[in-house]
Amino acid sequence: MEYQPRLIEKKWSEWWKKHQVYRVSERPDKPKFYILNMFPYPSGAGLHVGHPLGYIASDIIARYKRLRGFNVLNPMGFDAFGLPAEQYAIEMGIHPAVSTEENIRRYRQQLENIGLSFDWSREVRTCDPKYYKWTQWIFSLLFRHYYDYDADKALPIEDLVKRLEKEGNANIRAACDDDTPTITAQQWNDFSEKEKQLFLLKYRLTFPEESFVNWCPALGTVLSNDEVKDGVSERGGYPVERKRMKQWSMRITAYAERLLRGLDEIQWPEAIKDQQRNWIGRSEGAIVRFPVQGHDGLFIEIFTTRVDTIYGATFMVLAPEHELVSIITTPAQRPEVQLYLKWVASRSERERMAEVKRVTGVNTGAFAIHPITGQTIPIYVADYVLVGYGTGAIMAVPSGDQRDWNFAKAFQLPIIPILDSQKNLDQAADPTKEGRYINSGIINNLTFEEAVPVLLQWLEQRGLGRARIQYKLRNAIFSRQRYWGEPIPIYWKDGVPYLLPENELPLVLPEIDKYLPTETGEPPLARAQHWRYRPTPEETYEYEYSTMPGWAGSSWYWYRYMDPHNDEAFCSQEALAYWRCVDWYIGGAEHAVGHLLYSRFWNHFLYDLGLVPEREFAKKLINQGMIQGRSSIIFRAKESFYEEYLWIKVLKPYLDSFGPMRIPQTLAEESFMYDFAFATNDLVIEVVSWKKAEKIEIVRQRAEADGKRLLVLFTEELAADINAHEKTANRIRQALHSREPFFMSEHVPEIEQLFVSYELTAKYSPECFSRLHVDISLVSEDVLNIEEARKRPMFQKANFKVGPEGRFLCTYEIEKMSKSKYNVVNPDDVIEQYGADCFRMYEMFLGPVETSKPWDTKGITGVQSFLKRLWSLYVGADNTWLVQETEPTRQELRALHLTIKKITDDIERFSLNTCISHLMILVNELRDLKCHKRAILEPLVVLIAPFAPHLAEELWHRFGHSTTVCDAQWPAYNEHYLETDRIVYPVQVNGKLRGNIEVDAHATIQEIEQLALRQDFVLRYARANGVKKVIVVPGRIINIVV
RNA sequence: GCCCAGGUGGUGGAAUGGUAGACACGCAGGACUUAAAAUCCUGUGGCCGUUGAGGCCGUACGGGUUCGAGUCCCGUCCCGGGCACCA
Repeated sequence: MEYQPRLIEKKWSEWWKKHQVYRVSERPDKPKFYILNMFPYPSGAGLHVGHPLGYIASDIIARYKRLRGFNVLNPMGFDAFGLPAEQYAIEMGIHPAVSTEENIRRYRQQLENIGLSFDWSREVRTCDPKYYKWTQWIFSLLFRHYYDYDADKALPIEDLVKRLEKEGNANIRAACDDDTPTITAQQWNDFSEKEKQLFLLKYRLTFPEESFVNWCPALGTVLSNDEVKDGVSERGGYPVERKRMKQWSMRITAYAERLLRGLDEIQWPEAIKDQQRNWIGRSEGAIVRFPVQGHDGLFIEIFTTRVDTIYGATFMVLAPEHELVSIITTPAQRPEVQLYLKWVASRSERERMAEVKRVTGVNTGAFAIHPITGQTIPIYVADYVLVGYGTGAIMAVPSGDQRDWNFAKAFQLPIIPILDSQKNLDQAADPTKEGRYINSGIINNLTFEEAVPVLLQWLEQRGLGRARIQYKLRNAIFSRQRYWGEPIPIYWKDGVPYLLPENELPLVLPEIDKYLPTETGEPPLARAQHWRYRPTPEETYEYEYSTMPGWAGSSWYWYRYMDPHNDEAFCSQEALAYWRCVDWYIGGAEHAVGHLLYSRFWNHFLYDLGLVPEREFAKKLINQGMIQGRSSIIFRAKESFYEEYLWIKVLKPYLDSFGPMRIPQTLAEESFMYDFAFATNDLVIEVVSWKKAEKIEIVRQRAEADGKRLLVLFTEELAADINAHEKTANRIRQALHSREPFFMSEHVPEIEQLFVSYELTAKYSPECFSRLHVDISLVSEDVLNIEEARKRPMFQKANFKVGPEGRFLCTYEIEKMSKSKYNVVNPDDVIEQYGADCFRMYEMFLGPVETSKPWDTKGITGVQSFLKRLWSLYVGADNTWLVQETEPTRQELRALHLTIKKITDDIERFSLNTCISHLMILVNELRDLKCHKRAILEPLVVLIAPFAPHLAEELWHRFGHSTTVCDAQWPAYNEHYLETDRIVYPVQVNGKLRGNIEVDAHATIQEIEQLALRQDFVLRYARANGVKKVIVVPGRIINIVV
């Protein structure tokens, strides 16, 4: 019987479901293995072939680990809050919960179709109140804690209150707002309740603060930095502006150092770790204070990573937003400074980014006093200094910093070399740290390493500076002015935010009439009628109206899978003690600094509270690459195409030989008045759409006035006759000979658009065409099926200009799979044709999981015939069972065990594409050997089970087993079968392969050497110069140097 | 500009410093067949030569280390990803 994947796959996926084969529970007798895919967002477009890449890979690992005796947790769920569902709700009026539910249903169905071993009884959804109750609960914990640097962990806010009552905050080293004043115990105790609460907000790990945010008016919401791309919202593409708003914030900066250090203890790709390190952006440097001349006690505080260059500081620069600008600017400079500030404010972030090279700035007229030399240096304002970084002010060292150098050149400021190794300072800045200092007072002749401590000590003693570690990392804004997210469990009383008591959780998302901000600009939740907090019948408070961002629910979800239905806790301590953390985490690299950093932050926090057992939640991370789409592109003629067409295809070739007439040599020559004019004939030609009647009339009147005869050619008729140039040529000839003054067709075809086959486009300027995506189902081998295409609305009135072979060619582009690019391939279709096992194996066979590659079914037949061949080892014609009980030969055992070894090694190092090659090699060999022996074929079923589970299950049961192949045992590798009596050595001469010799496996190095030297092919080379050296690498290779 | 990952046949890709191109697609030739599909067999990096004869070149480019380099080091070019006036 032939291999029939659809029958087998249907049968076993139902059997698995019925017998709950993938159900998992805590099993203290077995070692655990927790493998997790990154939380998918269930988009309305459904799953395409790119999505399952990581799921298939992790499924193979999960099944393999189970066969190796591990108790494997392999769950799946949905990150179900988010903007697309909300956008859909706004447009269609459908509740996001409804569309989300529908999307999830479709996703699950598609996932089940692939044969993935998810334990669906553990599915979680972030939008389920039973789930987000615990997201809100973790938020509450963050609100109730602060970060103490001495303890180096989060502590309850009550601890802080006790210390404030006793000693004020002078000796408290804790993460807090920059503007936190130093207070005494007395002051604290004198605070009113409101003042106390507002003061504590400066310490809480989540807190509301005024901050600059990316406000998106079209969405009525605020977006985080990574949701903004090129100044527009990533989803939807709406404009975004900087706006100051009150937002909930997460004090992730408190954890900067630990997030950085933690990277050393996890096996994540270096690229991801580097990105996180850059994002955290730790820099060691110094804070230095520069007094302002004429302003007693006023300092400009700067941060520098190169305090050693301080003698080269020849001016200072403040960011335009810096608060000292207005204070220190001299009256004479004030108008100019104000003008500059106004200009800077008018420029968007985008413009500022686009003009990196341009140097702008203005002198404040004020001077700073250099803290070491005492010299005065001018103070400028310039927008290359950013208010959000460091202190918003710099000491400018033009000899060492290129931007300072550019500024100094533009404003003719001095450039002082400070190291004897600095070169070409008239060309560019030289940021070297090499050499010894010059022009540098107390550090002259010292090296970089020697100079820094000397300067820091000098500055510190005089109170002018100190060492400082600075992070680029900013606190994370946590509110969204949206509906479809977790409500923040906060109510407002007298302008102070209070936490909702734990027994009020979950605070359930209320129903609202429409999913838009209110008329007064408040978030959508403000629309909810009667949605107020009423702790007692007398009290009524407003809830917080913003909701949590997308990353809230995904920052702890891996714990919920451990114990998904627990109503008493986010996860039981027993489940936590057993599963502990994720062993292998698989997902896209695009989450490197969003999800993966925020998740680590929440995990560190939960760890501080003793709620979870591990500091880092994912021990090993693997990034799967994207499977890109291969879009088909077609070319649509624009207006200007018709002029070029007329010139290239009609006028030039058909009229060249035409007597005394001369047509313009280039298009530019004559075309400023008419599209075409003839040098020795009074005819002019105008190309125009018949719809532009008014334009025809204007041209006609002009031709009359000029005494020219006019031929009007409609783009529509050109489009219709595009495959027959001579027709147009004849019309022009007739017009040239005629004495009629005006030519125009009376019947014009109704053709809207002309599409041009790809190979023809090279002759015309690129501006002649628009590039359009065409549905890849209409295209095969880059040839468009014109008949099918005409059935689509976009092509109903189209004409196609085909190539010389009568075919219409498209070009292609490799890009992200997306509905809008018409390049989506649905796994269901591939599975329908080839089966799920084939689809799974082919996705893996394509290449390393980590690499991105375009989807192409070209090679899938190779995997298909491999599966057929494998099947035919077991099952013959008429469904006969071919397996025999004969003793296997040494050769067969050797082939099997070699494969066991290779596959085991390769799965462990996550090289799944090569595993499939090894299986192919084994099956090819067994087929050549006509091997149908149980001792070989039964272990082979287990080897293939992680990759093709349906097929393996079918064969496993045909072997007479009644339990699932998932609980079989991974075959043990026996080295004994790989031992051989004879070894073939490749023999090189001077590193070049010249031949092979076969030697006894137990031969000594000397024996091997002697044998090699006797070979003809060696002697041929050795004779001339004699042998200098022989290298024998046992079991590997021989190299003879002559 | 900075950081990271890459560059191997017509294609996807393989190769702990040890026979470059495994495995597969495609292509060419052949077998089976009335035919097609399916299946099977043979060949397939380039150039020169041969018809059981081998040689030269070859992993983006130029150098280096090594008995031996796709792999390690230095420099250049190109493609991709990330960050981007970060003091």
